[in-house]
Amino acid sequence: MGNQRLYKGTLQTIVLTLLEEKGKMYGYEITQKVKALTKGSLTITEGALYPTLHKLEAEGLLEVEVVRVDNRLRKYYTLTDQGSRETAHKLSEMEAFIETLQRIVNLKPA
Amino acid sequence: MGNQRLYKGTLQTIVLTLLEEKGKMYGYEITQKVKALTKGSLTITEGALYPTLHKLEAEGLLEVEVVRVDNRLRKYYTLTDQGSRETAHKLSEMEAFIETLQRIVNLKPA
DNA sequence: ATATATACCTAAGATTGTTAGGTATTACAA
DNA sequence: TTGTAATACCTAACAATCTTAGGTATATAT
Repeated sequence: MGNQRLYKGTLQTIVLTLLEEKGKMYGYEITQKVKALTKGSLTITEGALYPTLHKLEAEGLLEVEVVRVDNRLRKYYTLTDQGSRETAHKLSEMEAFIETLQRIVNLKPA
Repeated sequence: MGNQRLYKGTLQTIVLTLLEEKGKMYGYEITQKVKALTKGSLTITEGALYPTLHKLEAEGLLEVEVVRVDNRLRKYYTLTDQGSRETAHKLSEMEAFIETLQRIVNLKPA
């Protein structure tokens, strides 16, 4: 909770990174994973997640496989090759951005 | 350059923190300061900055003093007491958020 | 039975930032 | 002296992103 506002812009990177680590995940699993990883401090809403997954798929970064488990559908997403490259790219961008932010708020010298 | 998208949501915190450090600043100065601090990697657009300054002022976090320098106007902004408290709050939120992000992307255990 | 968890989805609205203008003064170079 | 860049403010249309608030359906526990 607190400042969910800061989270704007980071969702794609979060999703891609989790997929890179886990290999494949489905949407609901991602929401639960993030909740667990952050001890509840960050909640990914489904209204944000599902459109993001669809967009990443449309861009060719993700592939989908639909599986029926307990008579319910799961859509497992995996990274394409392009998705892996883009993940590495977005991750390094995020790391650079975090450093930038820290430099600004701590006023570290250039 | 790179991912300006990540920067969404952080502008208020950046502005407030710079003001806390510097005491008072005017808009144009803030854009230049951020450019310098980040060696050009983060550019605050005026279309984002000025509305943000006006909003923070409307919320009672900033005070304005108009000064004429070289026959040009400068609007110096300073933190109100409420602004100082809010700055501390937003800063700690940002630190927590950065930790959260790092935990997710590095998959650090909870 | 009923509520909660699982699992997907979308649409309206809000927030926030970009793009692309506008005004005006000062400083510097051609 | 004329034009361009820098300084210094501003706004409006658009775009991207997320929240809120629904919807559908099955499984599980009370």
